[in-house]
Amino acid sequence: MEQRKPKRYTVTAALPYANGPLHIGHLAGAYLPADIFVRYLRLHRRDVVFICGSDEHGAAITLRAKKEGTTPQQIIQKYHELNQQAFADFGISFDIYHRTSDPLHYDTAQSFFLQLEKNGVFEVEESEQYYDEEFSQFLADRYITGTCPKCSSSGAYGDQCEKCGSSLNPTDLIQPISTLSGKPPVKRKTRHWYLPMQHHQEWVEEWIKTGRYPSMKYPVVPHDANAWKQHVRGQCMSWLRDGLKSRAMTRDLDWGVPVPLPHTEGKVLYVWLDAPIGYISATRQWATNNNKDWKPYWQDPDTQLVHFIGKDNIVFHCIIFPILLQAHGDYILPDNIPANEFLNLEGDKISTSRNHAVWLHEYLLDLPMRKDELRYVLTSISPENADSEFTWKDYQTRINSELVAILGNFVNRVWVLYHKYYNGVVQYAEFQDSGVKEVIAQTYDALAQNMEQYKFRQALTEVIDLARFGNKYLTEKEPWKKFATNPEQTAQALSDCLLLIAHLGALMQPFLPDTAVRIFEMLNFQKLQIDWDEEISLPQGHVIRNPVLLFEKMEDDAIEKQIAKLAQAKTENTQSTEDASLAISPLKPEITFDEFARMDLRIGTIKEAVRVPKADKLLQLTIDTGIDIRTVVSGIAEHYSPEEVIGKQVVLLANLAARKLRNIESQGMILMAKDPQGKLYFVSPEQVVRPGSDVA
RNA sequence: GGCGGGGUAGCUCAGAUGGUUAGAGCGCAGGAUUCAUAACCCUGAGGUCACGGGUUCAACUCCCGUCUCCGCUACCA
Repeated sequence: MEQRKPKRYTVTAALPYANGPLHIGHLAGAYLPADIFVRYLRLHRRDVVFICGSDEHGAAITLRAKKEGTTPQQIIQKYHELNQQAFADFGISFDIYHRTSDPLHYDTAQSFFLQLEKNGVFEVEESEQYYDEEFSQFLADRYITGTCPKCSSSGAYGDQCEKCGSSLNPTDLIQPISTLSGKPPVKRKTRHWYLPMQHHQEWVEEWIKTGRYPSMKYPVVPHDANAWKQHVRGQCMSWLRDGLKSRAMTRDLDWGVPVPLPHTEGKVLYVWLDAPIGYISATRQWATNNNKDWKPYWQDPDTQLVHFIGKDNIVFHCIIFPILLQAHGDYILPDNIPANEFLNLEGDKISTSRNHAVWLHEYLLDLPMRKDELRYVLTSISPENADSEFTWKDYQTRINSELVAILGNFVNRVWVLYHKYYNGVVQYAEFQDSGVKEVIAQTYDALAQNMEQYKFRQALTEVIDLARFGNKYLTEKEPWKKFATNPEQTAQALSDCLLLIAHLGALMQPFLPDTAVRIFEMLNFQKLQIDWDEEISLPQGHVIRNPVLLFEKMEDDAIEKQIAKLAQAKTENTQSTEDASLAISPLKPEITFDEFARMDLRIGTIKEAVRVPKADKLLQLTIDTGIDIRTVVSGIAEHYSPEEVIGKQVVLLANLAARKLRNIESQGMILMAKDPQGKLYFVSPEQVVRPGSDVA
């Protein structure tokens, strides 16, 4: 297969948001594959820079600071340090772990913005946004809560309802409340810089489909469009088909990179112009630290830029960021974005808010000295093309039957025999069996092929298969029998096994870095890293060290402990979320009796009910109000079937202005009770009453 | 409802541009072995490749329809 051989690589891993700790889903999704890829490139002595850092801006952080009675600085400091340490302990080998609160980043982001402004990329628009008069500031989406217009649950945020998951605009909210003052905000005019992405639709589409972009300043080697993962391309095409739209690139907020223009007080660059530029800032900082020039890593067409991200970031990295890079004019575009899908945990999706997760920093505390094991398991089940699942039982099985029984056991067998028969003194320096040498050569090739295609789990399988081959070879050669009858052949076979293990060590370096080092130490090597073009040989007479077990079995009790820990977190959570939901629903502003009296509430009887076509949540009801028979469209289809609502009596808001829903005129609305889980129940009279009865 | 991605042995998953008996690991059954962390090695059983049509000399692989899981999106007062 033909491979592009770029002069250098820039590899980024998604910037973790600094308002929470990392869990195994993050690792499996982006950081571990990125680390494996980078370690592999380094073993080939390729010029590579591996970039990451904390994303430290945004309303969620200020909101959290407010809730906890602290400052944004303290929040980001806490998680920046926690995550940086956890990454380091886990062996993610970033060349730099930077942060977006750094002054250098402000400079980078602001310059980038100014260049775009100069290029006429933006459209400035005025719009009405919510404003808190008491705190005299515009409110970020997250600062506004209210009733979700989609599922009617209270406590929805201006950008998203966490109950039903739908994304919202602040102006969609019913009864909006500012979380700063607790009062309803007012609408006020504000100006923002928009990126009209529709102007870029054509070339983006062409670029993603074919790898070429016609009007770019630099002739860049086109990426192989087929090398992009199917789900990545699919999601991009889905977006493009809908048509790209204009997006605001600035926000009214006091926590972020200020917009570097006059008369823009209180405005910051929005996340799109902040976080991904953090990759560039980090590269600059790294270059300064190492006396290098950062520009080729982002601007030379002979650089291969690769973004490792989770699937939630696809559109961002495949469409929006490339548009920004292209619009700036000096930058190259990514060659590939090998996004992973999601990792589930014990049959359920990982959830930070529900605390259903295995946290990296806790894992490293609970199971110290087990980091290569976690790297191994997460790579084996890496969600490369589809969601996959982590279970502790599976974790145990993979460690015991693959790492311990296949890999560790093979090394231990060879070591024990070599000491028993030769006191650890190397008998042959070179391979005696060309067949063994050939198998190893094939493994190097297979590994390289898979790595270049971002198929890390397959690559890892190749390593284990080589250990399998070793076990088989040993069993066939039977040194424990042949030592007496055929000492020469035995010495040859065992020496080959020793060399095989040295190569196994070299091959596993990207995946199991600590284990590789332990093998090199046992071999009594001077160097503890071996590049793949290095000759590996054990001089005759070289003495290897005593064996140590590479891996220890995972016992049941350790696994059960972890399972219990998850179960406990779950029960605690169910309670706390219930409490939270019950507590949250805030009291609405006071109204007068007259205002109440304006509502005409009465009892109606449902006569007919049918599903509204092409709508999942809507039922079309025909209701006898005592006065008339009318049609009401109601969003209860997910809770009740048409059959079971017929005949039910309901409370009807009868004088609500009629409104068309899905082309059906809805004349009023029915009242439903909603429990904390969002399930709906009818509000009905205790006994059947005459349709048309007042509710007072 | 629309769009995208999945549905392959008990379990976890591989299977470019259609082509002989559909693969791996784990698990299971049997055998062999004792150097090894009761590990290793060999053999075997197990699949209507979600379902129904169609194209083709030939389909897991292409087309149409259905069911189902995940994600985005629409309707929701």
